[in-house]
Amino acid sequence: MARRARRPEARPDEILDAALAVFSEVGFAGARVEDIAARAGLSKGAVYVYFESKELMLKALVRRLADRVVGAAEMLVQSNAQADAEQTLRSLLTFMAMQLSNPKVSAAPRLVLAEAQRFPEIAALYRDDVIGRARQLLGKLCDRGIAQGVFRAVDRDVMLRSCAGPMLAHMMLSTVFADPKNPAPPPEVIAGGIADLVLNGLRPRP
Amino acid sequence: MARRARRPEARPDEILDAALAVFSEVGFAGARVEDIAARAGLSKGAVYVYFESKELMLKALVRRLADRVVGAAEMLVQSNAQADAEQTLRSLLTFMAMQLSNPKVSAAPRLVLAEAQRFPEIAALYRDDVIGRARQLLGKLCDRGIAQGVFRAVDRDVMLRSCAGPMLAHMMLSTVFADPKNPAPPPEVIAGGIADLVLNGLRPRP
DNA sequence: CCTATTAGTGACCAATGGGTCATTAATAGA
DNA sequence: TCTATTAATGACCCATTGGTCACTAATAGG
Repeated sequence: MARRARRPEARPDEILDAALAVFSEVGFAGARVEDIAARAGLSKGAVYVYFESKELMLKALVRRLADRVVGAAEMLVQSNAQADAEQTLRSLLTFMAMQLSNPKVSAAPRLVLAEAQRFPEIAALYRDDVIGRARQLLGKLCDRGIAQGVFRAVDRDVMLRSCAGPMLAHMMLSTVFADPKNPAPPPEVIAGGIADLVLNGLRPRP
Repeated sequence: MARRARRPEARPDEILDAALAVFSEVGFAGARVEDIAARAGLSKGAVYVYFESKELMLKALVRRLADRVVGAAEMLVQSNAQADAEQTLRSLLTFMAMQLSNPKVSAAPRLVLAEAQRFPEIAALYRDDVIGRARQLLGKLCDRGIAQGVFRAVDRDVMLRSCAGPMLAHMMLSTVFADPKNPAPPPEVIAGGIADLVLNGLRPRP
Protein backbone atom coordinates (compact mmCIF):
# COMPACT_ATOMS: atom_id res chain seq x y z
CA MET A 1 0.00 0.00 0.00
CA ALA A 2 1.13 3.52 -0.72
CA ARG A 3 2.88 4.81 2.30
CA ARG A 4 1.37 8.04 3.55
CA ALA A 5 3.12 11.16 4.71
CA ARG A 6 4.31 11.20 8.29
CA ARG A 7 2.19 13.66 10.23
CA PRO A 8 2.26 12.40 13.79
CA GLU A 9 0.75 15.52 15.36
CA ALA A 10 -2.44 15.28 13.37
CA ARG A 11 -2.96 11.54 13.79
CA PRO A 12 -4.84 11.26 17.08
CA ASP A 13 -7.55 13.64 15.96
CA GLU A 14 -7.86 11.98 12.59
CA ILE A 15 -8.19 8.59 14.22
CA LEU A 16 -10.84 9.87 16.60
CA ASP A 17 -12.80 11.38 13.72
CA ALA A 18 -12.71 8.05 11.96
CA ALA A 19 -13.63 6.21 15.15
CA LEU A 20 -16.66 8.41 15.73
CA ALA A 21 -17.87 7.73 12.22
CA VAL A 22 -17.44 3.98 12.51
CA PHE A 23 -18.72 3.68 16.08
CA SER A 24 -21.85 5.62 15.29
CA GLU A 25 -22.55 3.43 12.28
CA VAL A 26 -22.06 0.00 13.80
CA GLY A 27 -21.69 0.61 17.52
CA PHE A 28 -18.62 0.13 19.66
CA ALA A 29 -18.63 -3.65 19.79
CA GLY A 30 -19.41 -3.92 16.11
CA ALA A 31 -16.62 -1.61 15.00
CA ARG A 32 -13.42 -3.15 13.69
CA VAL A 33 -10.21 -1.37 14.49
CA GLU A 34 -9.06 -2.13 10.98
CA ASP A 35 -12.02 -0.20 9.56
CA ILE A 36 -11.30 2.77 11.77
CA ALA A 37 -7.69 2.67 10.63
CA ALA A 38 -8.68 2.43 7.00
CA ARG A 39 -11.02 5.40 7.30
CA ALA A 40 -8.22 7.40 8.86
CA GLY A 41 -5.95 6.36 6.00
CA LEU A 42 -3.73 4.19 8.18
CA SER A 43 -3.04 0.57 8.90
CA LYS A 44 -4.30 -1.13 12.02
CA GLY A 45 -0.86 -1.17 13.57
CA ALA A 46 -0.55 2.60 13.39
CA VAL A 47 -3.71 3.04 15.42
CA TYR A 48 -2.10 1.12 18.25
CA VAL A 49 0.82 3.54 18.17
CA TYR A 50 -1.56 6.27 19.32
CA PHE A 51 -4.13 4.40 21.38
CA GLU A 52 -3.51 1.48 23.68
CA SER A 53 -6.83 -0.20 23.02
CA LYS A 54 -10.16 0.20 21.34
CA GLU A 55 -11.82 1.00 24.66
CA LEU A 56 -9.37 3.82 25.39
CA MET A 57 -10.19 5.24 21.99
CA LEU A 58 -13.83 5.40 22.95
CA LYS A 59 -13.03 7.18 26.19
CA ALA A 60 -10.74 9.69 24.48
CA LEU A 61 -13.46 10.28 21.95
CA VAL A 62 -16.14 11.02 24.51
CA ARG A 63 -13.79 13.26 26.45
CA ARG A 64 -12.95 15.25 23.32
CA LEU A 65 -16.58 15.59 22.35
CA ALA A 66 -18.07 16.38 25.71
CA ASP A 67 -17.16 20.02 25.35
CA ARG A 68 -18.42 20.79 21.90
CA VAL A 69 -22.17 21.03 22.23
CA VAL A 70 -22.37 22.17 25.83
CA GLY A 71 -19.46 24.54 25.31
CA ALA A 72 -21.27 26.22 22.46
CA ALA A 73 -24.43 26.46 24.55
CA GLU A 74 -22.57 28.08 27.43
CA MET A 75 -21.03 30.53 25.04
CA LEU A 76 -24.42 31.44 23.64
CA VAL A 77 -25.92 32.06 27.07
CA GLN A 78 -22.94 34.06 28.21
CA SER A 79 -22.99 36.30 25.15
CA ASN A 80 -26.67 37.01 25.83
CA ALA A 81 -26.11 37.74 29.50
CA GLN A 82 -27.77 41.15 29.21
CA ALA A 83 -30.79 40.08 27.18
CA ASP A 84 -33.99 38.91 28.80
CA ALA A 85 -34.06 35.30 29.89
CA GLU A 86 -37.01 34.43 27.72
CA GLN A 87 -35.29 35.44 24.51
CA THR A 88 -32.06 33.76 25.56
CA LEU A 89 -33.79 30.47 26.28
CA ARG A 90 -35.58 30.67 22.95
CA SER A 91 -32.28 31.16 21.15
CA LEU A 92 -30.72 28.34 23.11
CA LEU A 93 -33.48 25.86 22.35
CA THR A 94 -33.52 26.79 18.69
CA PHE A 95 -29.75 26.56 18.43
CA MET A 96 -29.70 23.14 20.07
CA ALA A 97 -32.49 21.76 17.92
CA MET A 98 -30.76 22.93 14.78
CA GLN A 99 -27.44 21.48 15.85
CA LEU A 100 -28.90 18.15 16.83
CA SER A 101 -30.75 17.80 13.54
CA ASN A 102 -27.34 17.37 11.94
CA PRO A 103 -26.38 13.68 12.03
CA LYS A 104 -22.71 14.56 12.27
CA VAL A 105 -23.23 16.59 15.41
CA SER A 106 -25.66 14.16 16.99
CA ALA A 107 -23.37 11.20 16.37
CA ALA A 108 -21.52 11.76 19.62
CA PRO A 109 -24.44 12.02 22.05
CA ARG A 110 -26.13 9.16 20.22
CA LEU A 111 -23.05 7.04 20.70
CA VAL A 112 -22.95 7.85 24.39
CA LEU A 113 -26.62 7.00 24.81
CA ALA A 114 -25.97 3.69 23.12
CA GLU A 115 -22.88 2.68 25.07
CA ALA A 116 -23.30 4.31 28.47
CA GLN A 117 -24.94 1.27 29.98
CA ARG A 118 -21.94 -0.85 29.14
CA PHE A 119 -19.25 1.59 30.25
CA PRO A 120 -20.00 3.10 33.64
CA GLU A 121 -16.92 5.31 33.41
CA ILE A 122 -18.23 6.88 30.24
CA ALA A 123 -21.65 7.35 31.76
CA ALA A 124 -20.05 9.09 34.74
CA LEU A 125 -17.89 11.28 32.54
CA TYR A 126 -20.84 12.36 30.47
CA ARG A 127 -23.00 12.88 33.52
CA ASP A 128 -20.48 15.22 35.08
CA ASP A 129 -19.09 16.97 32.00
CA VAL A 130 -22.20 17.34 29.89
CA ILE A 131 -25.38 16.74 31.84
CA GLY A 132 -24.08 18.45 34.96
CA ARG A 133 -23.03 21.52 33.04
CA ALA A 134 -26.30 21.64 31.12
CA ARG A 135 -28.18 21.48 34.40
CA GLN A 136 -26.10 24.33 35.83
CA LEU A 137 -26.60 26.41 32.73
CA LEU A 138 -30.34 25.97 32.67
CA GLY A 139 -30.52 26.54 36.40
CA LYS A 140 -28.77 29.90 36.13
CA LEU A 141 -30.87 30.94 33.19
CA CYS A 142 -33.93 29.94 35.14
CA ASP A 143 -32.86 32.06 38.13
CA ARG A 144 -32.38 35.02 35.82
CA GLY A 145 -35.84 34.54 34.40
CA ILE A 146 -37.38 34.29 37.84
CA ALA A 147 -35.57 37.44 38.94
CA GLN A 148 -36.87 39.22 35.85
CA GLY A 149 -40.36 37.99 36.62
CA VAL A 150 -40.78 36.19 33.30
CA PHE A 151 -40.40 32.63 34.62
CA ARG A 152 -42.16 31.03 37.52
CA ALA A 153 -40.27 28.93 40.04
CA VAL A 154 -39.35 25.55 38.58
CA ASP A 155 -37.32 22.72 40.00
CA ARG A 156 -33.94 22.31 38.25
CA ASP A 157 -34.48 18.66 37.54
CA VAL A 158 -37.83 19.40 35.99
CA MET A 159 -36.28 22.22 33.98
CA LEU A 160 -33.48 19.98 32.74
CA ARG A 161 -35.86 17.26 31.61
CA SER A 162 -38.34 19.65 30.06
CA CYS A 163 -35.74 21.53 28.03
CA ALA A 164 -33.27 18.80 27.13
CA GLY A 165 -35.96 16.17 26.58
CA PRO A 166 -37.62 17.69 23.53
CA MET A 167 -34.16 18.27 22.03
CA LEU A 168 -33.30 14.63 22.66
CA ALA A 169 -36.55 13.47 21.14
CA HIS A 170 -36.04 15.72 18.16
CA MET A 171 -32.54 14.34 17.70
CA MET A 172 -33.70 10.74 17.65
CA LEU A 173 -36.68 11.49 15.43
CA SER A 174 -34.68 13.40 12.88
CA THR A 175 -31.84 10.91 12.64
CA VAL A 176 -32.37 7.22 13.41
CA PHE A 177 -36.17 7.31 13.29
CA ALA A 178 -36.54 9.73 10.40
CA ASP A 179 -39.38 8.59 8.17
CA PRO A 180 -38.76 9.36 4.50
CA LYS A 181 -42.46 8.94 3.79
CA ASN A 182 -43.67 11.40 6.43
CA PRO A 183 -41.04 14.10 6.60
CA ALA A 184 -41.33 16.30 9.69
CA PRO A 185 -41.59 20.07 9.34
CA PRO A 186 -38.22 21.83 8.94
CA PRO A 187 -36.14 21.97 12.12
CA GLU A 188 -36.51 25.71 12.62
CA VAL A 189 -40.28 25.35 12.69
CA ILE A 190 -40.15 22.48 15.14
CA ALA A 191 -37.62 24.32 17.27
CA GLY A 192 -39.79 27.42 17.34
CA GLY A 193 -42.83 25.39 18.31
CA ILE A 194 -41.03 23.66 21.12
CA ALA A 195 -39.64 26.94 22.38
CA ASP A 196 -43.13 28.49 22.34
CA LEU A 197 -44.55 25.64 24.32
CA VAL A 198 -41.79 25.51 26.91
CA LEU A 199 -41.67 29.29 27.33
CA ASN A 200 -45.40 29.51 27.67
CA GLY A 201 -45.16 26.74 30.23
CA LEU A 202 -42.59 28.67 32.21
CA ARG A 203 -44.63 31.87 32.28
CA PRO A 204 -46.15 32.71 35.65
CA ARG A 205 -49.91 32.18 35.78
CA PRO A 206 -51.88 35.34 36.30
CA MET B 1 -25.51 -30.60 33.76
CA ALA B 2 -28.83 -31.34 35.36
CA ARG B 3 -31.33 -31.82 32.61
CA ARG B 4 -34.33 -29.53 32.97
CA ALA B 5 -37.95 -30.39 32.52
CA ARG B 6 -39.25 -30.29 28.96
CA ARG B 7 -41.58 -27.34 28.59
CA PRO B 8 -41.43 -26.41 24.94
CA GLU B 9 -44.41 -24.03 25.02
CA ALA B 10 -42.82 -21.73 27.56
CA ARG B 11 -39.36 -21.64 26.02
CA PRO B 12 -39.59 -18.81 23.49
CA ASP B 13 -40.80 -16.32 26.07
CA GLU B 14 -38.21 -17.43 28.59
CA ILE B 15 -35.46 -17.05 26.03
CA LEU B 16 -36.66 -13.58 25.07
CA ASP B 17 -36.76 -12.54 28.72
CA ALA B 18 -33.18 -13.70 29.11
CA ALA B 19 -32.17 -12.04 25.87
CA LEU B 20 -33.62 -8.70 26.94
CA ALA B 21 -31.69 -8.87 30.17
CA VAL B 22 -28.39 -9.72 28.52
CA PHE B 23 -28.82 -7.35 25.56
CA SER B 24 -29.60 -4.42 27.79
CA GLU B 25 -26.55 -5.14 29.93
CA VAL B 26 -23.92 -5.57 27.24
CA GLY B 27 -25.64 -4.56 24.02
CA PHE B 28 -26.56 -6.77 21.10
CA ALA B 29 -23.10 -7.26 19.67
CA GLY B 30 -21.61 -7.83 23.11
CA ALA B 31 -24.13 -10.45 24.12
CA ARG B 32 -23.13 -14.09 23.89
CA VAL B 33 -25.80 -16.54 22.88
CA GLU B 34 -24.39 -18.91 25.45
CA ASP B 35 -25.04 -16.36 28.21
CA ILE B 36 -28.59 -15.86 27.06
CA ALA B 37 -29.07 -19.61 27.05
CA ALA B 38 -27.58 -19.96 30.52
CA ARG B 39 -29.85 -17.26 31.89
CA ALA B 40 -32.84 -19.04 30.41
CA GLY B 41 -31.64 -22.27 32.01
CA LEU B 42 -30.78 -23.92 28.70
CA SER B 43 -27.80 -24.84 26.61
CA LYS B 44 -26.79 -22.84 23.58
CA GLY B 45 -28.05 -25.51 21.22
CA ALA B 46 -31.56 -25.31 22.61
CA VAL B 47 -31.76 -21.63 21.80
CA TYR B 48 -31.20 -22.46 18.16
CA VAL B 49 -34.13 -24.84 18.29
CA TYR B 50 -36.40 -21.84 18.85
CA PHE B 51 -34.61 -19.00 17.05
CA GLU B 52 -32.72 -19.22 13.81
CA SER B 53 -30.16 -16.60 14.69
CA LYS B 54 -29.20 -14.01 17.25
CA GLU B 55 -30.48 -11.22 15.04
CA LEU B 56 -33.91 -12.83 14.68
CA MET B 57 -34.05 -13.03 18.46
CA LEU B 58 -33.55 -9.29 18.64
CA LYS B 59 -36.31 -8.67 16.15
CA ALA B 60 -38.71 -11.00 17.90
CA LEU B 61 -37.88 -9.25 21.14
CA VAL B 62 -38.62 -5.80 19.84
CA ARG B 63 -41.81 -6.98 18.22
CA ARG B 64 -42.99 -8.53 21.47
CA LEU B 65 -42.14 -5.43 23.46
CA ALA B 66 -43.43 -2.76 21.12
CA ASP B 67 -46.94 -3.15 22.45
CA ARG B 68 -46.38 -3.05 26.15
CA VAL B 69 -45.76 0.58 27.00
CA VAL B 70 -47.76 2.19 24.20
CA GLY B 71 -50.55 -0.34 24.66
CA ALA B 72 -50.85 0.64 28.30
CA ALA B 73 -50.85 4.31 27.38
CA GLU B 74 -53.61 3.83 24.82
CA MET B 75 -55.63 1.95 27.41
CA LEU B 76 -55.22 4.76 29.89
CA VAL B 77 -56.36 7.41 27.45
CA GLN B 78 -59.30 5.33 26.28
CA SER B 79 -60.51 4.68 29.82
CA ASN B 80 -60.43 8.44 30.46
CA ALA B 81 -62.25 9.27 27.25
CA GLN B 82 -64.91 11.23 29.16
CA ALA B 83 -62.61 13.19 31.44
CA ASP B 84 -61.16 16.54 30.45
CA ALA B 85 -58.09 16.43 28.27
CA GLU B 86 -55.93 18.27 30.73
CA GLN B 87 -56.44 15.74 33.48
CA THR B 88 -55.98 12.86 31.06
CA LEU B 89 -52.70 14.20 29.78
CA ARG B 90 -51.49 14.74 33.32
CA SER B 91 -52.29 11.15 34.20
CA LEU B 92 -50.62 9.94 31.04
CA LEU B 93 -47.41 11.87 31.64
CA THR B 94 -47.25 10.78 35.25
CA PHE B 95 -47.90 7.17 34.37
CA MET B 96 -45.20 7.15 31.71
CA ALA B 97 -42.63 8.81 33.93
CA MET B 98 -43.30 6.29 36.68
CA GLN B 99 -43.08 3.37 34.30
CA LEU B 100 -39.89 4.54 32.69
CA SER B 101 -38.19 5.08 36.03
CA ASN B 102 -38.20 1.32 36.38
CA PRO B 103 -35.07 -0.11 34.78
CA LYS B 104 -36.88 -3.28 33.86
CA VAL B 105 -39.49 -1.42 31.86
CA SER B 106 -37.06 0.98 30.29
CA ALA B 107 -34.71 -1.79 29.19
CA ALA B 108 -36.60 -2.32 25.95
CA PRO B 109 -36.77 1.25 24.68
CA ARG B 110 -33.18 1.78 25.79
CA LEU B 111 -32.14 -1.24 23.78
CA VAL B 112 -33.94 0.04 20.73
CA LEU B 113 -32.34 3.47 21.06
CA ALA B 114 -28.96 1.80 21.26
CA GLU B 115 -29.36 -0.56 18.31
CA ALA B 116 -31.70 1.24 15.95
CA GLN B 117 -28.89 2.83 13.99
CA ARG B 118 -27.43 -0.57 13.20
CA PHE B 119 -30.70 -2.31 12.30
CA PRO B 120 -32.85 -0.23 9.99
CA GLU B 121 -35.61 -2.83 10.09
CA ILE B 122 -35.87 -2.47 13.84
CA ALA B 123 -35.84 1.29 13.58
CA ALA B 124 -38.68 1.10 11.06
CA LEU B 125 -40.64 -1.33 13.20
CA TYR B 126 -40.33 0.86 16.25
CA ARG B 127 -41.11 3.98 14.29
CA ASP B 128 -44.35 2.53 12.98
CA ASP B 129 -45.46 0.46 15.96
CA VAL B 130 -44.45 2.67 18.84
CA ILE B 131 -43.62 6.20 17.78
CA GLY B 132 -46.38 6.35 15.20
CA ARG B 133 -48.97 5.16 17.67
CA ALA B 134 -47.74 7.55 20.33
CA ARG B 135 -48.01 10.40 17.86
CA GLN B 136 -51.58 9.39 16.98
CA LEU B 137 -52.53 9.10 20.62
CA LEU B 138 -51.15 12.50 21.56
CA GLY B 139 -52.66 14.05 18.47
CA LYS B 140 -56.15 12.84 19.37
CA LEU B 141 -55.76 13.94 22.94
CA CYS B 142 -54.63 17.29 21.67
CA ASP B 143 -57.67 17.63 19.44
CA ARG B 144 -59.89 16.85 22.40
CA GLY B 145 -58.17 19.52 24.46
CA ILE B 146 -58.53 22.07 21.70
CA ALA B 147 -62.21 21.25 21.29
CA GLN B 148 -62.67 21.66 25.05
CA GLY B 149 -60.87 24.97 24.87
CA VAL B 150 -58.18 23.96 27.35
CA PHE B 151 -55.31 23.52 24.86
CA ARG B 152 -54.20 25.90 22.20
CA ALA B 153 -53.42 24.67 18.68
CA VAL B 154 -50.11 22.83 18.58
CA ASP B 155 -48.41 21.00 15.77
CA ARG B 156 -48.41 17.23 16.26
CA ASP B 157 -44.69 16.91 15.80
CA VAL B 158 -44.09 19.60 18.39
CA MET B 159 -46.56 17.89 20.72
CA LEU B 160 -44.83 14.53 20.30
CA ARG B 161 -41.39 15.92 21.04
CA SER B 162 -42.56 18.08 23.93
CA CYS B 163 -44.40 15.26 25.66
CA ALA B 164 -42.25 12.26 24.87
CA GLY B 165 -38.97 14.14 25.20
CA PRO B 166 -39.12 14.87 28.92
CA MET B 167 -40.11 11.25 29.50
CA LEU B 168 -37.13 10.09 27.46
CA ALA B 169 -34.81 12.43 29.33
CA HIS B 170 -36.21 11.26 32.62
CA MET B 171 -35.69 7.65 31.62
CA MET B 172 -32.04 8.17 30.75
CA LEU B 173 -31.36 10.30 33.82
CA SER B 174 -32.94 7.88 36.22
CA THR B 175 -31.30 4.77 34.81
CA VAL B 176 -27.96 4.96 33.00
CA PHE B 177 -27.04 8.44 34.18
CA ALA B 178 -28.38 8.17 37.72
CA ASP B 179 -26.00 9.87 40.10
CA PRO B 180 -25.86 8.16 43.49
CA LYS B 181 -24.34 11.29 45.01
CA ASN B 182 -27.05 13.68 43.81
CA PRO B 183 -30.27 11.70 43.85
CA ALA B 184 -33.06 13.37 41.91
CA PRO B 185 -36.39 14.06 43.59
CA PRO B 186 -38.77 11.07 43.62
CA PRO B 187 -40.31 10.26 40.23
CA GLU B 188 -43.83 11.32 41.16
CA VAL B 189 -42.56 14.79 42.04
CA ILE B 190 -40.59 15.08 38.81
CA ALA B 191 -43.52 13.74 36.82
CA GLY B 192 -45.87 16.26 38.43
CA GLY B 193 -43.50 19.11 37.70
CA ILE B 194 -43.11 18.12 34.08
CA ALA B 195 -46.87 17.75 33.68
CA ASP B 196 -47.39 21.21 35.23
CA LEU B 197 -44.94 22.79 32.86
CA VAL B 198 -46.23 21.10 29.73
CA LEU B 199 -49.87 21.69 30.60
CA ASN B 200 -49.23 25.30 31.41
CA GLY B 201 -47.43 25.52 28.10
CA LEU B 202 -50.44 24.13 26.28
CA ARG B 203 -52.90 26.52 27.86
CA PRO B 204 -54.23 29.21 25.56
CA ARG B 205 -52.80 32.64 26.29
CA PRO B 206 -55.38 35.12 27.49
C1' DC C 1 -42.25 -52.72 29.34
C1' DC C 2 -40.81 -51.51 24.86
C1' DT C 3 -40.49 -48.25 21.16
C1' DA C 4 -41.00 -43.87 18.71
C1' DT C 5 -40.66 -39.19 19.15
C1' DT C 6 -38.62 -34.99 20.25
C1' DA C 7 -36.56 -31.54 23.69
C1' DG C 8 -32.27 -30.66 24.91
C1' DT C 9 -27.03 -31.22 25.02
C1' DG C 10 -22.26 -29.85 24.29
C1' DA C 11 -18.20 -30.88 21.55
C1' DC C 12 -16.82 -29.07 17.52
C1' DC C 13 -15.94 -26.01 13.33
C1' DA C 14 -14.83 -21.89 11.00
C1' DA C 15 -14.58 -17.14 10.90
C1' DT C 16 -13.71 -13.08 13.02
C1' DG C 17 -11.10 -9.52 15.03
C1' DG C 18 -8.23 -7.41 19.01
C1' DG C 19 -3.67 -6.83 19.75
C1' DT C 20 1.72 -7.69 18.81
C1' DC C 21 6.02 -7.11 16.69
C1' DA C 22 9.74 -7.71 13.40
C1' DT C 23 10.48 -5.10 9.49
C1' DT C 24 10.49 -1.10 6.29
C1' DA C 25 10.79 3.51 4.69
C1' DA C 26 10.75 8.33 5.40
C1' DT C 27 12.85 12.08 7.65
C1' DA C 28 16.29 14.85 10.50
C1' DG C 29 20.74 15.93 11.67
C1' DA C 30 25.57 15.95 10.90
C1' DT D 1 25.81 11.48 1.66
C1' DC D 2 25.53 8.57 5.55
C1' DT D 3 23.35 7.33 9.94
C1' DA D 4 19.99 7.43 13.71
C1' DT D 5 15.40 7.88 14.73
C1' DT D 6 10.75 6.92 14.44
C1' DA D 7 6.20 6.66 11.77
C1' DA D 8 3.95 3.18 9.74
C1' DT D 9 3.17 -1.47 7.94
C1' DG D 10 0.85 -6.00 7.72
C1' DA D 11 1.61 -10.84 8.63
C1' DC D 12 0.71 -13.30 12.48
C1' DC D 13 -1.17 -15.16 16.98
C1' DC D 14 -4.88 -16.68 19.60
C1' DA D 15 -9.04 -16.00 22.28
C1' DT D 16 -13.74 -15.58 21.36
C1' DT D 17 -18.12 -16.88 19.61
C1' DG D 18 -22.05 -17.66 16.12
C1' DG D 19 -23.80 -21.58 14.47
C1' DT D 20 -24.05 -27.02 13.54
C1' DC D 21 -25.04 -31.66 14.38
C1' DA D 22 -24.57 -36.33 16.09
C1' DC D 23 -26.04 -37.93 20.13
C1' DT D 24 -28.78 -38.52 24.77
C1' DA D 25 -32.57 -38.86 27.73
C1' DA D 26 -37.18 -37.85 28.97
C1' DT D 27 -41.84 -38.63 27.80
C1' DA D 28 -46.07 -40.64 25.32
C1' DG D 29 -48.56 -44.35 23.57
C1' DG D 30 -49.54 -48.91 23.15
